[in-house]
Amino acid sequence: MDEHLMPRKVTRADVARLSGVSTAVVSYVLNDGPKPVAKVTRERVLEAVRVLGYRPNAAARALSRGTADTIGMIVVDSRNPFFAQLLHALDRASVRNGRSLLIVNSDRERQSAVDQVHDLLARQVGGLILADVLTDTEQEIVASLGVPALLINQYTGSGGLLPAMGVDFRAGARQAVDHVIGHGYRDVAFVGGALAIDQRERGWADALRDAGLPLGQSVHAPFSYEGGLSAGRAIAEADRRPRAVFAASDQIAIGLLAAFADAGLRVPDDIAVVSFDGIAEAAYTRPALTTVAQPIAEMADAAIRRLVDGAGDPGYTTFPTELLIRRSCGCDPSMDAPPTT
Amino acid sequence: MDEHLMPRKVTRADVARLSGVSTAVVSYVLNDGPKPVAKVTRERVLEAVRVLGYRPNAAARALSRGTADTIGMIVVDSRNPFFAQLLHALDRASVRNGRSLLIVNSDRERQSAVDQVHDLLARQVGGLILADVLTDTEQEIVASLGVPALLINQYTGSGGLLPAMGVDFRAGARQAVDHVIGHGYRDVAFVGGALAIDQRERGWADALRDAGLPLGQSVHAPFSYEGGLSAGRAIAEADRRPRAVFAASDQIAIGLLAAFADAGLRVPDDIAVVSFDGIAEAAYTRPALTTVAQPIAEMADAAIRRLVDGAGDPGYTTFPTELLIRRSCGCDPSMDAPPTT
DNA sequence: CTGAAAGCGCTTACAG
DNA sequence: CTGAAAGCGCTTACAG
Repeated sequence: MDEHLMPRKVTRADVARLSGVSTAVVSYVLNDGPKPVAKVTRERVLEAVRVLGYRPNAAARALSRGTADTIGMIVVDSRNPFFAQLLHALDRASVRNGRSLLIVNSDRERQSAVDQVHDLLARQVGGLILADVLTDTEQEIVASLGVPALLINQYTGSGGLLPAMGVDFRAGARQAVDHVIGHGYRDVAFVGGALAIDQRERGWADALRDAGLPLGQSVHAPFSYEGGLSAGRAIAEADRRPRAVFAASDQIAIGLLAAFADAGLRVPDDIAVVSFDGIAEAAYTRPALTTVAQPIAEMADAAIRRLVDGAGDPGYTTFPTELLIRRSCGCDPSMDAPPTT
Repeated sequence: MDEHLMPRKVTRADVARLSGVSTAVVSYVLNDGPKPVAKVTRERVLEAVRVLGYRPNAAARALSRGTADTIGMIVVDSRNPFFAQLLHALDRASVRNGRSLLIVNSDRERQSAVDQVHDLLARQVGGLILADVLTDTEQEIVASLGVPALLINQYTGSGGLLPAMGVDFRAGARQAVDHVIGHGYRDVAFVGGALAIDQRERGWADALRDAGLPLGQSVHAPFSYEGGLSAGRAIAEADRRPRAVFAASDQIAIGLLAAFADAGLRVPDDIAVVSFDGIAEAAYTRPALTTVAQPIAEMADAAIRRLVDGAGDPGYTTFPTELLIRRSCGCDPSMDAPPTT
């Protein structure tokens, strides 16, 4: 068992020796540049790499290049199922681009986002994905760092200082609320974050207004199961109960469902629910959640590619959402027909 | 906005210059060794570090030391909520120990576990956490790599070639099944993985046997929502329906709940459910899941500490589970009394 | 207690 | 198309 107490790492020098070339040529082959290499030489090098099982030392490469094949990701809480699913997609996209993801939870210790970014930079990350709200000052600092950075799932409008990508929260929310209005429900509440700029709340209001309906109740709650549960309790106990509620996240909706069940309310018969995100869990609640799905894989792909290409200019890149119709809205997905208005 | 197009990185040389010492001394101060440094000098250096906002280049450090402050983690699928929660805990524990986590999903592309380990090694990780099943050969290879490695949440018995840590799956399962037997249910089914060695299935059988009850139905299903859903459908449609089922994971249990709801079965009245893991989601199903919780934070802490200390010898380190009593088993948690036998 | 210097394993201008 | 050599920013024996 102690055969290889220290399996002598094979370095580029070993490869060079075995293939009878200089170490530079090995680099040229492995990096496909910056100099061309004769085909025969190339083959010989590749063969040596294979024989020796050589893998370039990433630290050396990073030191030399000034940047590692690593992308730093800051996320508020990776346990959140939406983020967990996004992270997974980003991981997939990363490998495809020869990168790896260094994930940091910003909820973890007493450390500012900017500080965490600096930590990541010290690790030579070649790009930054931020799934967390940053103040304008913070964005400015990050933008001045000289590392491609990208906000994801954070609506920035046109005023963002960093490139950003994500769905059109407003249109997506509208999609959900329009659907519910299509069921004939006229009293639709909103449950979601308190951020002044939350586009989902706007989309909800848009839909109601355009349908000539009064604005429903708006309950602000943290983006968590517990947030949904508390909000749901408040709604269930209120004098005037909405006929439907649009939740800004599936996680919140799952909490709502629990609260409504506890209160003896039947979904969708007593109160309908539609939500946002399209996480896997939403398909396994009963009733299953009708939800506006975000194209997680596409966004992840685009994010990594963009970072690899150098990020570019500020501005919000939009991805389309898709309404996943299940039962919590009052539809019977086993029927072919859409709900009658 | 283009003030710092490239904010000239400050290096150790800058710190040395500003504090009027050699670069070696800066290292001694920052690493607290290997040489002692006079208090005044030390203060001066620290002050310079502060003033310059200096952060050591991790790549250079890793190259020089031969190991990075990074721990590699291989997990089958980080979307799985149990793993997502474990990963989050590991991240917390990592920062506390000055490390960061490099997470790799083993489901992601066509690449063997050993290959992924080598990739991680090329990145100079200083330790490896494996949350995936490895064959004996694979374990042997990993063990011979000269990097501290640790299996987590994978029962290895005494034959493991790598150090491992996790709960006592068998005793935990027994805990759950004993509880359900205490409710008077005599026909208890099992739903879980098909691995020959799954200790939870053993624990289930132990409990039944020791209570003098016949072995119930055993349904093998993937560890996923979908796996639970299919298993649940099979159980609901069977001629003889068990009175209770023990699910090897909360994720499976959530699938079961959906299937039972679809079949018009009431939980726990028609069929009781208990499960394993104690993920957050289990508290928000209705009925809420009675489940055997794993001490995720403690395990994560122990894992990181162990890796930082050098891993050590094979053997399975056990952590205690805790039965979280909610309603899916038939208990009414609002009552103080435990269920009568 | 402090410093000059070699070395970690790459990349890449520079020269041929 | 190929190679000798400097340099990336650290750590750490070695010498004082």
